Amino acid sequence: MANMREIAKEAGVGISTVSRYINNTGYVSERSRAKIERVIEKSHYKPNELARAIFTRNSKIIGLLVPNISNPYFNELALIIEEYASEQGFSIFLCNTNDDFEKESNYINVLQGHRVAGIITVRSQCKNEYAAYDIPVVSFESYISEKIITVATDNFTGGSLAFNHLYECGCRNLVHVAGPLFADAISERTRGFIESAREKNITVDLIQFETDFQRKMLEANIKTLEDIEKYDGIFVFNDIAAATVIRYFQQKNVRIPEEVQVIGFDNSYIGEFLFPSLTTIEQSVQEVGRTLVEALLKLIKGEAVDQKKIIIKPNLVKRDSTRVSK
Amino acid sequence: MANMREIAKEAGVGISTVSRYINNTGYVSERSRAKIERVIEKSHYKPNELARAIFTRNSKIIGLLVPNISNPYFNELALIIEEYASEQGFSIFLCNTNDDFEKESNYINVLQGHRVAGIITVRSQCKNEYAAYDIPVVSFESYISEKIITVATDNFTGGSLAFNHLYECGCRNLVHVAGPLFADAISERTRGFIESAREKNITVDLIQFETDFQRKMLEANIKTLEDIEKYDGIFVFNDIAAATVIRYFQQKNVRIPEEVQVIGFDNSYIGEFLFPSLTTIEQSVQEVGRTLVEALLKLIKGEAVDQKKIIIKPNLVKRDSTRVSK
DNA sequence: GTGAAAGCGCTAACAG
DNA sequence: CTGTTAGCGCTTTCAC
Repeated sequence: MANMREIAKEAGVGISTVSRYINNTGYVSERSRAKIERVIEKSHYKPNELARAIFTRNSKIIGLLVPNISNPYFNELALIIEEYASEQGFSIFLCNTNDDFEKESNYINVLQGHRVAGIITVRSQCKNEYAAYDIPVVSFESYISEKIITVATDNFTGGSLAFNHLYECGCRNLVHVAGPLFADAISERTRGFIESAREKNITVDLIQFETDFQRKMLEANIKTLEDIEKYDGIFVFNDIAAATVIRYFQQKNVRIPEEVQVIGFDNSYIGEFLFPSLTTIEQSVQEVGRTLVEALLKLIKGEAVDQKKIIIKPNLVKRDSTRVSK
Repeated sequence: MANMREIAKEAGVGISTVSRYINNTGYVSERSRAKIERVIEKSHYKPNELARAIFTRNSKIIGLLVPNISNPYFNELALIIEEYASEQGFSIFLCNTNDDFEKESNYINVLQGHRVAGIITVRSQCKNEYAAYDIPVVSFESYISEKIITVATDNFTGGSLAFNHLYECGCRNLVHVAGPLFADAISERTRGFIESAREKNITVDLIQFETDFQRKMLEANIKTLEDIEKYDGIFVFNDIAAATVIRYFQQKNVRIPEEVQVIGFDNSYIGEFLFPSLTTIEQSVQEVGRTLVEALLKLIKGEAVDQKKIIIKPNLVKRDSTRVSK
């Protein structure tokens, strides 16, 4: 692929004229314009963004770190982020961290090396790894440091909503399927659920899932569900895990919501496809995605972001896996 | 962030010594080594990959174009591609084309501008747009040109398998939910299904879906399903669309597989979460992902790839949305 | 072993 | 309006 100097020579103009033409910065006569246009056209020339970025000191790329792009909530989030970002001329550099500290911190280095304009990180496990650099970072779910903006659902309230709903639906014998312990956001859901239960003098049994990766869940965690049908209400830490739980019940011919009621968390699209469709606590993926991108873009543009902690309000989405008693 | 020259000065060595140290190319004395190491350590220096790439003439980045990352098959594919690629030191630049020609061709330019090492494109609608550049490209599903490697399932056979299975399950009154017409791969499924039916003197009714994006499907295409319960067997062009169809049946209280049997295509993870779980034609996402990356990596390394067309064998995955009659 | 210097492709003054 | 020139941060000869 040709470079700018070649284009200039071929068009019989100076290199900076070509630059001005391309960037629309400064005057270029009609004659030069026409000549340049022709040469670029036939040579399929595209300015090298790498060389460009070396100047502007960063590329128009946003690094997106998610645990696992095949989690429905995360991929819908990625879709939305990509949509907003591309409207603003930014592209997405996708990183699956696999919930693995090493992989995440390695990717931080890679992104740093590529001088990305900013990073959106989801359910991060790294702290100093981000602090060490001066790239704008916005974090969803995990709190990283004072300087880094956190966007998070009010997970405590979310857990509380989940409890209240199950309670209203008549459940008194509850179990909570809790998620990976390293994730603050997920632990908060657990706390909110349990504390609300305590207020009503109800104790909650716990089952621990170590991961929310489809394949691994199906293989490993299913055995922890053994006696789960002795409960009448279950709160699962997210929708995809809830899907696994529901699937398990189907296999065991346990009827939902007649015998057990189930509530998830996220309101990802998978909930609508389950049978019965999943009652869940929504953290609006639209809102989260937009908030994340907007905050990051501000940071990138050097504008101040007043709040260091942006809270998303959770709310109940009632479907068929629970039923109001009476 | 510091640059190499500053590191060199700080360490009291020449810039090229630092370069040699970092790239492990050529000798560096123990003394210099130690000094450089210290300076890099405390300054969090990361070499600028952009500047580097300007030399090597491309970055270690692979562009991935998919219609929609929230389609379960595509996001699982993306996960696998990212996994393989990152093992080889490549990262992923994610592009959602939205099945939109403009957006795809625009992204091709962006990727080109960033001098990505290669492109994996899924269900592409562009042709010349790729041919114009000399970046390695591997295409999944769509045939682009003679020069560009195509990886595709034998979709015709897949459609045929789908028919044969429904036939064996006793279905005689068939309808096919066909997908977007611009996608060759999807049309082939239709052809395979219909031709096999014709051999048995069975005619197949057709319903057309214009998209396979969850949200759009639910809103728009559902009305085309109106009279669908008059059939006893349905072949849907992919799993996520089949999920929509199944959901529709649930709402109408039509029993699967007792009243209608359903078969999908892809074997994406969503199939296992549906109720009843979805019988489908698998195009192994593992195999597809690996094949795609391997072929692209060969191209990137300048190795020859013997086959321009790599065929993936489809096969039946029997679950609960169909039943063998008898 | 090591540093100076040229150059990758581009941008941004700055004279003319 | 336009071309020359000096970098951006890095790699890579090539003398010392």
